[in-house]
Amino acid sequence: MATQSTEEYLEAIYKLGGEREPLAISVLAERLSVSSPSVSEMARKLAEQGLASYEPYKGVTLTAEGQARALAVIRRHRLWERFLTDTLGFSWDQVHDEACRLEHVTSPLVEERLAEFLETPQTCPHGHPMPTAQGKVTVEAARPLSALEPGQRGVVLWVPEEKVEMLQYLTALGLKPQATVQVEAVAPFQGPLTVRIGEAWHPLGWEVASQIMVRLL
Amino acid sequence: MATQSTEEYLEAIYKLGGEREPLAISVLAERLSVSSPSVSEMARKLAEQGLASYEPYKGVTLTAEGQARALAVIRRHRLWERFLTDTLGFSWDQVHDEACRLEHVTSPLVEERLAEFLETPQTCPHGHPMPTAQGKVTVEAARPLSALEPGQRGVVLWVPEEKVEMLQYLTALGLKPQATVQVEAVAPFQGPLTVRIGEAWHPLGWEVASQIMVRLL
DNA sequence: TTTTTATATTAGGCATACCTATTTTAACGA
DNA sequence: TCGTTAAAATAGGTATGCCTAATATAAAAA
Ligand SMILES: [Mn+2]
Ligand SMILES: [Mn+2]
Ligand SMILES: [Mn+2]
Ligand SMILES: [Mn+2]
Repeated sequence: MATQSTEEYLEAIYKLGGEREPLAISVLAERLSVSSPSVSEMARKLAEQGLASYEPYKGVTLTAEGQARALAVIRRHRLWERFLTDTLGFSWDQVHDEACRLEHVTSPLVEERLAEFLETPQTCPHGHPMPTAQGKVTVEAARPLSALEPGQRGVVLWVPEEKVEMLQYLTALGLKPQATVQVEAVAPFQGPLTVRIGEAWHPLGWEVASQIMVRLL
Repeated sequence: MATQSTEEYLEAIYKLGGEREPLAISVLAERLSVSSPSVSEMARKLAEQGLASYEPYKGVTLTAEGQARALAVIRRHRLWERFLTDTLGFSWDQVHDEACRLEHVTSPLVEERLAEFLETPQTCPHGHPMPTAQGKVTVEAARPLSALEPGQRGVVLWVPEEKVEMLQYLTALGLKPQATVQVEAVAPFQGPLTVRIGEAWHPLGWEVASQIMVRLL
């Protein structure tokens, strides 16, 4: 079985795009808060186990098997997040860390029953899509809120899930999945946007807006 | 924080009576399926951390702090068992191993919300008492079914929780917590009992009967 | 009291998953 | 083309939690 650490690497590689193209060691090291020698070493081990291909000085890429494992972990993570918010009443800024531990100790059987109990949710509380039990995931076409022109409207699809303070800020704004948002103005040079959420107008930093993914209406 | 392994040791020491009197290294090694040098080493480490007192060649005993930690782990274990049976529909023979992993990744906050969601259960599915969030546990006076005289009746209080095949057998017999059982006959020399459960008579090996704890009626 | 035996400890290793310090590589600009 | 530089690899080390083999202890039997 893959260790907890292995699963953490697989998940991170997948989320950083290493399921498509070689991912740099330093990027992974930054994300996982470990040194790059640690990542080099693990990259070699993942390759030995057939979960990744690794070319020194090139980067690391998941194999089909590695992708499947990564998606299984991500599915468990998102199912637990739904459980924690929907069933236990946690707020969406509290659930990532808890789910990050639970995801590694969840058997396929518990995963299956949990999904049934939750009525087969299609997204996590942050709007990210739920991989299927068969290891498929459908990612809806999306663009960052910061890419909208003044006057355009969008529906929020998903938001970053690991940034506690940002999630609390987004809660205050009402910027959550399914919310409709209209861009009123965009200041130049990646400056702040003015957005309408429901009946209220809010200034919104470009950095934040670029992390809110929306579907254009 | 205590590691998963540390928690496993604390739990085992507690359950084997090491919260009261020194527990032999070999007994712990047998229970945890590890070598006795591994146990000696961990006993020393637990003592260093103030979780146990350890006298070489004497045995290991939990400190007050060690007991509190053990009971916290046991509480989480039993809460997860209830969740798995009551909410996800698992049978009582499937839940021990799952709970044994979940118990180590459960924050106090999740523990609290889970207990609320389950409506503050007083026992696990096998009838063992639920320690309180404050680290207290009340163990009802009980005797093994094998200690009953012919003609005496009892209510099942708890059964062993880790033995999958035995739990399946007990399910077939209807021997579960709250069930009423009457001893009809006891063969000598720790021989089989004949017991009435509901309307049915069953022969029951002494070894099994000695592990079913009952309250005399 | 001495010997035997069961139990426990010590000694020495191994795998995992980290680390820092050092060396190597590859890419880029002069 | 040749240095410079940033990124990544290697070398060597640590803590945890296991292991087996050898040794020591304590209790029981002779
Ligand atoms: Mn995780
Ligand atoms: Mn999420
Ligand atoms: Mn456990
Ligand atoms: Mn139980």
